[in-house]
Amino acid sequence: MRSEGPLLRVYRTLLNRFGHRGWWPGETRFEVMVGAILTQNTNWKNVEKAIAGLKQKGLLTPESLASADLRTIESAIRSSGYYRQKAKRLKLFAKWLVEKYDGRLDLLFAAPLSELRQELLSLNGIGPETADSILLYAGDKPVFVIDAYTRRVFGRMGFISENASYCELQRFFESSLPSDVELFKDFHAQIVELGKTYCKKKPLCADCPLRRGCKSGGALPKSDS
DNA sequence: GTCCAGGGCCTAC
DNA sequence: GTAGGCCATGGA
Repeated sequence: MRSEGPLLRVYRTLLNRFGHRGWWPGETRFEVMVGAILTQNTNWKNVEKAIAGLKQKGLLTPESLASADLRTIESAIRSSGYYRQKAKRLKLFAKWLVEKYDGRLDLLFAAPLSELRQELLSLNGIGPETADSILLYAGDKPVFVIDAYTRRVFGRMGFISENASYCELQRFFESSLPSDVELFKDFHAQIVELGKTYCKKKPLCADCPLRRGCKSGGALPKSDS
């Protein structure tokens, strides 16, 4: 039997509890990318409505979104919150995709990973989490996505400092785990599921699968590392 | 009525 | 370089 690192043990525990999550929801890669922008600081339920709104208006292709009227996009995505800035971001992103890559995602994701990430980060409205969500879930690139739940869950468990930088956290995960796209996808999905169910700002630790070994859960003494 | 959600940008210090 | 304000809807 092969010994596993602590992070993989956490993953197995979550997998046992929640099963494979089958993330990211989305019928096409472009829809996944759009969802990554729409979900910024927003409940996914509201994003689903916004995506349905875009779909209903025929705006879920790079070309149609790039040429759409800003007001039309705004009205389609209103439910996702911050709808004015998100409409601008979506249109800008789609225009960039059309102008630079002819709207072709195969060309986009053929670019070298580090260059592609830098390029995404240079776009207005795409920060590290959004860029990495796009790379991992739409592009099948081995980058680990750090979000508020990741920070909260592993901070409370004592793995990391909750105020470590995005870059530091990402290095921690990527250097502690095998570089496996499917693992990265499902692990992040498991973390979000745990976060939504148990590890909110006000934690609901009673039935949390990670409560043993978590500072908030308190069943085990915290390890000083 | 209050809190929170699968962030990111901009400004002031 | 970093803390704080701002963007906004909808469900619990």
